[in-house]
Amino acid sequence: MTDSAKPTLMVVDGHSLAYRAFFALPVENFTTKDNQHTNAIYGFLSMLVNLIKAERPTHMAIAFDTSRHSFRTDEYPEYKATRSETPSEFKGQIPLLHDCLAAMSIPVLTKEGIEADDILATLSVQGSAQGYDVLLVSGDRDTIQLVNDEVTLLYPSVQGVSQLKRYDPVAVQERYGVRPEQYPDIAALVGETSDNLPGVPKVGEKTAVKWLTQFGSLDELLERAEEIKGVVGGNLREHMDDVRRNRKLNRLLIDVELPVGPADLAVAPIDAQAVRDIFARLEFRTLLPRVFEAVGATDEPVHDEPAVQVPVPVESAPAEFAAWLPAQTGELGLTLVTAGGRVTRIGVAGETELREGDWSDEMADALRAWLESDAGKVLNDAKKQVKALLRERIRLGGLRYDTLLAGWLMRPSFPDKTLAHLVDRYLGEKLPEADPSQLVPETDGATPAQEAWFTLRAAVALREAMPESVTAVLTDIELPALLVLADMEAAGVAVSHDVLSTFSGELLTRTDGLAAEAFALVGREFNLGSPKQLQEVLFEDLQLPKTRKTKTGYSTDAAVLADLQESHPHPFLALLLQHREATKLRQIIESLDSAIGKNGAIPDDHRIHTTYVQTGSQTGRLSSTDPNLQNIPVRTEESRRIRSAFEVGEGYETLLTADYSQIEMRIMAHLSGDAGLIEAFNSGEDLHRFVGARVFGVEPEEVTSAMRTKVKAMSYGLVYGLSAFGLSKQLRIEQAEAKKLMLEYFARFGAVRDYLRASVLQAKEDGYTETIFGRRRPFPDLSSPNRVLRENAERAALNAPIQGSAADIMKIALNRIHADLRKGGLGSRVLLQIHDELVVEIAPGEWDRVEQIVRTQMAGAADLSVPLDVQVGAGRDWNEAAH
DNA sequence: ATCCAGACGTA
DNA sequence: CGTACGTCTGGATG
Repeated sequence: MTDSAKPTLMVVDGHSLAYRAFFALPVENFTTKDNQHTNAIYGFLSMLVNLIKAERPTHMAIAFDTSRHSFRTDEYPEYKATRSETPSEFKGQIPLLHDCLAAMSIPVLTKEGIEADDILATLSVQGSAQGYDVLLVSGDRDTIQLVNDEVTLLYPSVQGVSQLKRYDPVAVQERYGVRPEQYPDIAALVGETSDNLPGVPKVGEKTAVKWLTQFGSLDELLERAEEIKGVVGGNLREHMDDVRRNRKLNRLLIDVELPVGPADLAVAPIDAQAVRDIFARLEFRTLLPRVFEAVGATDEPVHDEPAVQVPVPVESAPAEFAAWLPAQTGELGLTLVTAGGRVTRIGVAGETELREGDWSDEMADALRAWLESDAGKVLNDAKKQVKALLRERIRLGGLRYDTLLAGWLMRPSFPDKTLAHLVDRYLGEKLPEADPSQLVPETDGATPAQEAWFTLRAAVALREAMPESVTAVLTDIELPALLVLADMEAAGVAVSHDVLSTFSGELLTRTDGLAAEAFALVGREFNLGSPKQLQEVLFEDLQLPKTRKTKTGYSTDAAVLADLQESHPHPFLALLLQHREATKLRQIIESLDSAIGKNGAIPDDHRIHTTYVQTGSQTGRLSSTDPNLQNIPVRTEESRRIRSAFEVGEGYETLLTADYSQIEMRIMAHLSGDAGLIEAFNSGEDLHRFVGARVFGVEPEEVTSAMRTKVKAMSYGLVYGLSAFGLSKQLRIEQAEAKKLMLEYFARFGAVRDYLRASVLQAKEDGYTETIFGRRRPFPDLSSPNRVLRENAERAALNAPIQGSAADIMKIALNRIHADLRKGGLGSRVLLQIHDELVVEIAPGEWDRVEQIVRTQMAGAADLSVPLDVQVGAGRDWNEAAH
């Protein structure tokens, strides 16, 4: 940091520094889950943050080359011609780096035909003329010529990108033995291999410096070249043209026409939300706080406007509170503070008047009528509060809006997680929050009624911003589903501890035995659960061939082990696979067992109460956590024993399971209008048999199980944007055969391909996909210049309307079933939703009526051009009911 | 304590 | 080089 009052202009050669970072940081450690490399971006930003912190520039810009072509290549086509092709892994990172810099409000400067260093040169001359201290950051030695009393160069040292050497005129003199402006003369004599500029043979830095000192200037030297004796003298005389050319090319332009000057480059506040978004996408976690720290912002929603005047709530006793409510017109914001699943405080907000008070039995009695009434209410993250009210035997009525759900529907890929974020984004205001790091907080957090007030106002802004079709999804699908999910979570599902622990005991005996056998085979004990130790055993002790590479070594996953077993059979492999399987089951059992009676269970209910995260997916599906009941094993006979622990609860008669068969394929038939596929579903024939017959040109009864497997994989793969490569991998067939299979398939079901293509194109045009019911998902990456990003987005965009429509249909069915059960005064209740399956607990004597309701509402949830087929089963436990 | 990678369960 | 999720473990980090 300088003591002077002079402003500091920092100009960075983005390309050269990002390129150094690209080679300096191991790509294995910098790859996102969708395979986007980020090492250059990370390294560059990391260094930039350090620079900003250390140098505190008042003005800043990053210059980039536009392409390899420049005025220098026009003059000398061989310029930089020996450089190897820029790796595409690097090029792909540049647009993303630009996005990061834009979010950080740092100007990026480029100019066609001009190299970044020329921009540095021009700005450095302008800057020093206009009274700035200039800091240049570049990995290109040509920039040394720009150094003077006002201009300092930071140059990456050999040790690494994070180490920058500071060159002022003295440092240049020390390092190179000449004044900065003479450096290009040396470079011209010595040549620059990396730029493909040959110099004088046998002349290095030492000789060049000696000559220049002796003759005073390059011109003088060339003039009097005859005076130099020996071989080098001859060389110099032979290569005078090369030297002149080099000197011409390494002279940086100081008069590039730029749209901005130093004064326009004043450091601006960063767009905190944009930075959070792009860093989330790049999976930069540790970098985020460093950025905020460096620019002096906090990692909290920021805004420029002064804090709004928040009305002061009136602390109200039950009777007074109850009397106030009916006098209010229009919707009210509502916030229930909960702790341990119980209501502790309530706040209600109109536009200007706010009321709140502690929860008590008296308060519950006083407010019950209003809470249960159809009077309009707006909440943020209502489900938890609805559940807490259920425990007070209050059923919330009049739920008109949930800002958290609305925020998710607006941006399903980056849902705002808290009211504070929503208030920041949609109101541009800051929700008062107590600083938890301070013993005596400077600022008080918002009270419940104040949160309700912000919620109410955020809802207004969200309604304004939300497209009509999305609003329909919110009011017709999501808000009713929220209430159903609250009931399902509160109900929980009965799980037998005895069944689980018996099974777990058996598995423990087995895993111990398998481990002992495995250790005997290997000759030592180790941790079978450690991929790292396992690699030592497989590839060193047992000398098995190396498998697919991962970030940290070689893969030991099940598919790889199965391949190994085929090519290099070894008894250890089978033991390992069995051990893995049994261990996995034990883990699942253990986590289920420990979840019994938790999360809002009433004492000794022996039930598991999962939490459905309504905003948990980008497509519209639910997710289930704590524990996840949507991934309970089903594929193997043995694993289904876990399902048999899910039992019908006391006071109920049986479990009913109902699932949609091939709902995604049916949606694809509907959306594509493919006549063959529609016929398949209307024919009543087994889908894969029907498709197999068409694809292979045989009668349905002649479709072999191998054929059926192939078309089945193909059909399902279609929904995910499968490639011939992926299909060949899954079916373990040649790529050529997979390609042929795809061609045959599309020859028969061409409208499917047409639809998939058109749907991605449409998404590219709109910037988002849409389900049958109007749920949207934005896909900005469909037009990304980065191939990895773009192709990933294309597959996701292909899948989103299909998976999303299926999710919509299930939610609609769920809502209607729930409504019918209540309307019919039935005691039966829906317990679980597993994407295309429902589990219902049937009260005594209600089977027939409930089965009728479930079948009707599931089949009738959408009017497609193919029927929605529903399979129903019954049993004392989940496994039995699934048959 | 917290984060990440690898592995694996579901639709 | 097939979409959408959550959870567990070991191992490295602070």
